[in-house]
Amino acid sequence: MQNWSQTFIPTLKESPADAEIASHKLLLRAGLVRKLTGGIYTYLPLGLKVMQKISQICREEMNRAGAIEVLMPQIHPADTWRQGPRWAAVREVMFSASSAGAGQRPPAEPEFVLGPTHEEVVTPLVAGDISSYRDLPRNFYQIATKFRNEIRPRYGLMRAREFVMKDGYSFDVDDAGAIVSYHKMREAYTRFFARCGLKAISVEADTGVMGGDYSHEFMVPAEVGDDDVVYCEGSGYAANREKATSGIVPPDLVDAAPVGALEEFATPGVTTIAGLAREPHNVPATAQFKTLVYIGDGKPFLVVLRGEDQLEEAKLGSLGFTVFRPATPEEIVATLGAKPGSLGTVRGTLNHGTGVAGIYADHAVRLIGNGVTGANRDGFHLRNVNVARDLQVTSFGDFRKVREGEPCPKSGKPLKIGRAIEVGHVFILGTKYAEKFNATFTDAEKQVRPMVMGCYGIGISRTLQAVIEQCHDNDGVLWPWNVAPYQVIVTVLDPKMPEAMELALALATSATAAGADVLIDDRDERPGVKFKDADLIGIPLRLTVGGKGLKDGVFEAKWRTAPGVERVPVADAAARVAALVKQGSAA
RNA sequence: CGGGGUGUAGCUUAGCCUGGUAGAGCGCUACGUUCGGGACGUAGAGGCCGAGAGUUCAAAUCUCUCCACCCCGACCA
Repeated sequence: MQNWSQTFIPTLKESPADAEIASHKLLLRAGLVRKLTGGIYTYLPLGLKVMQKISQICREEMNRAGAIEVLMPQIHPADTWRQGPRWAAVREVMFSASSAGAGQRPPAEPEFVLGPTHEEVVTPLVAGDISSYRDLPRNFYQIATKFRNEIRPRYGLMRAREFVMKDGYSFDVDDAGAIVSYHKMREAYTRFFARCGLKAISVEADTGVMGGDYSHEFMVPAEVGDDDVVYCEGSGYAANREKATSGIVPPDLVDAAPVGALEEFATPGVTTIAGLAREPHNVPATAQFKTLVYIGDGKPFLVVLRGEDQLEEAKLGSLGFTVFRPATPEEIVATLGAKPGSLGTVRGTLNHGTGVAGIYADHAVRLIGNGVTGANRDGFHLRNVNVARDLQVTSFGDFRKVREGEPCPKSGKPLKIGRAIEVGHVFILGTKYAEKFNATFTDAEKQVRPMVMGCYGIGISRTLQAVIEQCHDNDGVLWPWNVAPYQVIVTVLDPKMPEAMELALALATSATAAGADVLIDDRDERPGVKFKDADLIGIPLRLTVGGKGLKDGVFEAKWRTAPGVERVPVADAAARVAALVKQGSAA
């Protein structure tokens, strides 16, 4: 139990101008955190307590699932990362450090980096100490601070440059084993979020820069989330928009037959899909092929979409480039010989540049059948372009952004899209890191094989804020019992009255004995201030001791989330408090 | 990195357009009256008005440069 006067809970009546969203305001107002600088926060006692509770629940679920806790360094030799498979892709989000002393010039290339995640550390570790199938599978995790130089930190802990994450890595002998490990983690995550009082859903996800092929994210639905989740209530389909597909292209679609010979026509001054759709050309966006130029690992490649569709850039990750970006106007001209607006991939019009790494068309362009595209000559387009006959395509794939209302790929019913906060991510990595770092083992047949890895993250500090975002009202936080910094607050209205403090202490002792963390508000403040603060910091159960009630031989019990107040005779205190705590922890 | 916005006391802010000795509320200190849902009165403390340069007799205010923070996009737990 803790006396309020002896700890540090600096509550605020007004929220600092920095804070935009409810959870961020409450983090500051309830005295959970203070900002040092953008995306970097101090956890005050109350915030730290919540983090510790969330961490402990996480630890229990990880241990239950058979994972093994370790603690890896936060500062890594940059060479370790250079040896890994993604240095080029992630180095810009990593903070770097140097050991150069005062007056010495740090080397041009970083000597050390602050860890954004730990594949590059855990894989060599395992490679050094595990070499037999008898020692597999193994799953290592840690709960530790991560550093990422986010381009734009925001919303307090939601996207921070320094944050606390649980990261775990599984090592298996084969794919089947990795899938077992993966499902164990998925189950553990589901239990973890449920115990934290969070309504989180798991959705199919893109694997990002990590690479890999089997991936789910845990999402907390919230208007302020950074991610779009595409879902279907009918079939249960749910996916991150970066990964989501829709059923607009029937699997049995037959390519349309040509309707006539290719024909070039002049389109002076028309440089956009919308422009071509207007007078005098009147080519609807649905009948236009859109050609985009990207640079992947230094080489240009092309993406073809329907005129009306948007590229989902994350889906280009499946093409295997380490880094890619849109081409500049100069690069486009160098590649295709024409400016944006007159680009196309019709055979015979691609003779300008060389070294195109590939032409990737979205499946949906097949729906066009016969349409219009640029002639790779400024101010000219081609009509009667037949997909099968005329378009040069390396391969078809899913590259378009799904739109709300399109048919669900499973049920065919209209898809919905909602915002969400990503709080966890599980995925199978395969052997990518194992091969790079020689994490191999000898199997029962004496064959040396690479381990199959999985990796699993939970944003602990982000989860803290997601709970607040999901559990609050106009007066403050509504902590779920399991993650509340204190489950019970004993509000003493007359702390100078010895009988009042005596009873408060007795109530606190009973609540503690029943398994609750108790905060005693013994401050010399007016009752209104204490009630407002108790609501603001969101303690689930409030026991109020005041001179008035004391005269009648009662104290009061009130749940943060319910309107009523229960008057409890002092004589029943111990038993009633124990029962209330039991009730709270069961909820 | 592109686009937008804001920097005035610990917090929320007025003043800026139209230059002329920096104001309020909350919080803080002291005293008094209060005391069951953020009390009231009186008296105080607290500001190189983000930094630098410029224009001017005079700059929080006008101009330029820089910095920081917030919001929108690409990245991510």
